[in-house]
Amino acid sequence: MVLQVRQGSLHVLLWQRAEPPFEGQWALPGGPLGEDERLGTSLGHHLATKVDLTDIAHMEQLETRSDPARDPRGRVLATAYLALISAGTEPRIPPDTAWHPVQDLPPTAFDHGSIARSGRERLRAKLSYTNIGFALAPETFTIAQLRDIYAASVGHLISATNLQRILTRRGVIEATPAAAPPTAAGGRPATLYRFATRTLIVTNPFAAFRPPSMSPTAAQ
Amino acid sequence: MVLQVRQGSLHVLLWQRAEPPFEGQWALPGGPLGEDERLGTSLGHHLATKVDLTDIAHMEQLETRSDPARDPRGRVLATAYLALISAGTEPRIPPDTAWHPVQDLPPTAFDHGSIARSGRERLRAKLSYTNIGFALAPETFTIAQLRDIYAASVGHLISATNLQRILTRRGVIEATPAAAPPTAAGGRPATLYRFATRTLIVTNPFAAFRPPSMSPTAAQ
DNA sequence: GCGAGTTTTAGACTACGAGGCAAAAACGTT
DNA sequence: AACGTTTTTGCCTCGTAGTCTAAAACTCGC
Repeated sequence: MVLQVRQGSLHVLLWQRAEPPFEGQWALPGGPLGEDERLGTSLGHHLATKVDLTDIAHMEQLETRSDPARDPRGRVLATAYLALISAGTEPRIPPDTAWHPVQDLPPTAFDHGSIARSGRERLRAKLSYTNIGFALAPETFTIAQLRDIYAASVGHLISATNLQRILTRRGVIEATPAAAPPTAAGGRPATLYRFATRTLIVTNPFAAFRPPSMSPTAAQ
Repeated sequence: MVLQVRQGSLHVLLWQRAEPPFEGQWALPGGPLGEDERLGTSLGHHLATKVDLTDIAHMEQLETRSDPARDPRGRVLATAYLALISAGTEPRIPPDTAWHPVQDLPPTAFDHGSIARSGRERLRAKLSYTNIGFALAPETFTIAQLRDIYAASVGHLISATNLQRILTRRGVIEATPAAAPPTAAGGRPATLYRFATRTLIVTNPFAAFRPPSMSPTAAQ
């Protein structure tokens, strides 16, 4: 499933099926696994025919669905992946695909609605303890823009002050020397930030039961 | 992969292959997927022939491996699962299987060594933010016993004081009215605790970017 | 050029959970 | 009754998150 923040809310790319089963309903892009491919590269090839491959900023495996009844034609295993596209980029997509807000999905084929919700949950969780925001944000951005991206992804309001402090404290984002973009309706110009690294890093070591070397006193 | 805390360290159940490929090396138990089965129930059936099925306290999917070269005979997809057995139970296992400490694995077949390490990492992470310990601990236990189980699973020392406070604060464990077991070499008798619920629950809402309804002030 | 409005940034304060230390509690043994 | 042992509780510190308020820096209008 391909996710992107568009117009202030999280969207998923869906493909309208032209043939049964589930004719006319919306499905996640994907396809059968080639003989000598890995699942990840296979999905990359399938998406390359629909989305510009280079636009995918991050991809990770979700889970494998194996319910024998999930496809009326018979047993079909499906391994779901989560792919993220940076806000602002506008990949060309074929006419039978469209972006849909994850909050308000149309009737979906197979178990794809359930997969989409599961992927959204994974993204929401990882935003809070990894730097996965790099895959949703453009190269450089203001804190206000990043706040809107985070808010759209987690589904509730986010404080720009808090966001800035947490992500800089963790070293996830850093201010660029380059300064402010010209603003329209007044206000102090915002400094541009960027993500320190654009590969997935777990930045928030889980709270409880840390090894002694990471405890406050031992850290000295 | 089946994990259990045995003799103070985390062990994984391995099966010694009698035939090529990887003859004589150790592999995770498992097998081909039946036509009308789900992956989870299929693994349950396979394990039932090796372990008492009722002994599996928790099972969850890990990830699906798809490297075309992971099996020299050709393309074989494998979906790894994590299964946990409570300490103290002693399932009967066939003679060609044995428990091995995860810290010190013998030469393993396929990518099973990598899968075992990945499963251990999943368990370690979930111990800190879920109640997954219920699947490793016996029905009732003392804090000292639970500390040893946690320490064996995460790989470093754990403070019994801290463990007790965190898990009771979260409501994960609760003291039983039943009191102390008879102790051998003196000391205050320990109260027996149990897990409040024995199904997986995420108890530690992730630290950052909580919805406003969960923030300290809004909670009042 | 100066003030009003707007947006961003920084600081102060509070709350909460984790980790460490030490004292108290509750037993058996000598 | 004194001692050792183990468990349990209480106190303190520290780090991080969340909120609020003030300062900073800009545009626009007069």
